[in-house]
Amino acid sequence: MNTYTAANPSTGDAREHFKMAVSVDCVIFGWEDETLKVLLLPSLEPEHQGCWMLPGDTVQPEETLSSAAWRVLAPHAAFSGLELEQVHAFGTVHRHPVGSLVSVAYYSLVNAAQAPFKGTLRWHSLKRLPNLLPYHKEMLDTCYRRLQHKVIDGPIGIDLLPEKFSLRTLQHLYETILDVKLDRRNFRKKFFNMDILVDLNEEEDSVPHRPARLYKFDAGKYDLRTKKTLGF
Amino acid sequence: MNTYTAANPSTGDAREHFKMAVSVDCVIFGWEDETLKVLLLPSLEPEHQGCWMLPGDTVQPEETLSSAAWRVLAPHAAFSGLELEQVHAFGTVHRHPVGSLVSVAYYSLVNAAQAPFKGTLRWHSLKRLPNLLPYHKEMLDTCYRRLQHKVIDGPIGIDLLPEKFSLRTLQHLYETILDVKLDRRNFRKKFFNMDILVDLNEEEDSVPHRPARLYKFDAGKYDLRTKKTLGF
DNA sequence: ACAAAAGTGTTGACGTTACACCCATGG
DNA sequence: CCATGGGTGTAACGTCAACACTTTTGT
Repeated sequence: MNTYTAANPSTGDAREHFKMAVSVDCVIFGWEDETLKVLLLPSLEPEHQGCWMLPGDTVQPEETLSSAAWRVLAPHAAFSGLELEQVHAFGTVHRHPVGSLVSVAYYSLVNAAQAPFKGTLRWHSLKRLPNLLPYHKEMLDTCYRRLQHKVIDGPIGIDLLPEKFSLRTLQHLYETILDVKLDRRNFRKKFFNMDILVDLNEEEDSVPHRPARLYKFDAGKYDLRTKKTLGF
Repeated sequence: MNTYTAANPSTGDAREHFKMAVSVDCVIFGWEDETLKVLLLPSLEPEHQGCWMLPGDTVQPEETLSSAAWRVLAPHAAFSGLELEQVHAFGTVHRHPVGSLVSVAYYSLVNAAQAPFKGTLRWHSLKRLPNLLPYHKEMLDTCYRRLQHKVIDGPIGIDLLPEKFSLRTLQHLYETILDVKLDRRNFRKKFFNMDILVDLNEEEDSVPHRPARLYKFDAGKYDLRTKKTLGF
């Protein structure tokens, strides 16, 4: 068979080509209690007792990759406004005895408090991960790196923080995701210069220290900042 | 069936899941004659007479995605040092009557003069593309965008240019890929500051204008510049 | 002499980093 | 009065964009 035409299954016996399984696996990062978490469920595979896995499912012939990812998360009402982004396709030789599986990883970052789990799904702190299926660990790592890059080249936080929030809270979100300490003054300057914050002229209440001013996002300006540019 | 465990084909009748085809399609950009090209071959599908397509093949059960991409290009000796990078997985509903196909796009950028085509493969200028299979056009566009971003955050050119080259040639490479005009002085500054060029103290010969100085890349320093950093 | 491309510096705007002190609140 | 975190300004530096004239060669 010609190598270059084999990609067209209508050449030869097409059924010979349709022997793979494709799954989507969702790495849903959640922000809750000032902690970065990820959504997992316990594995039922006997050979991986005690392991957890990413929510996912095999892709059905009549759906697209992204709609399969959506379907996996659909039972969770709070995910209705979810933006899933494809990150990478992982292929492993003979992961399963019956044939080969290709897993396409999607990720998102949501407000965990607004996404109550159902079934056996649970939020797990990224800092205290349980054992994962090995290839799921790789997917999670790759998606986490993607998340970190995402955070660097555009603002995040809308949908994650309460409507009114302090700059401390916002900075802590960034520090947690990037896993670094940031300078408070520079962080403030950066955000004020972005011009996406609205000063509510309100203060925190009942905190055991000087109360912080509260802000909200200016949704319109926030969206503008998420557009990418192709400077040289 | 439980949505979340369906990703494990060992649950239930596993064979039910292995009905997909996965292909890799390679978007190989080539630089030759001061032109950016892409490697294509004519489609043999009757319903797409005259269309060209990307070289690709279905993934076999005993290989990984990247090794499948490698295999597709293996007949081309000059590709032996090739760095293929995965870009995106494309899934389409019922692209073929027999079942669904997921195509994983890989890309690379090579010296087209050192990669002579064989069979029906041909280099096509990006500026004068023939008709492509519709989904291949989408893959090409996505990979081209990836290439442009790649060019922005690290140096390219080693392996693409002759060993000795002028800054005009290098700048033209960048201008072609980014599809913009660049300021000559700023471009020079940028590259000299990167400290990856070695001045050969030689000049062009037999050009109908003032001859340009010739440079080569400092391979070691060049490699250092390709490492990414995660600044905030 | 002319055409064609090579080579060269400065300035201003902007973003990033580093860094130290006083302020407001609750306990 | 103490502990905790809130809030503020400035200087050094690097990067980037904009911009014009002189030099060297071949014809």
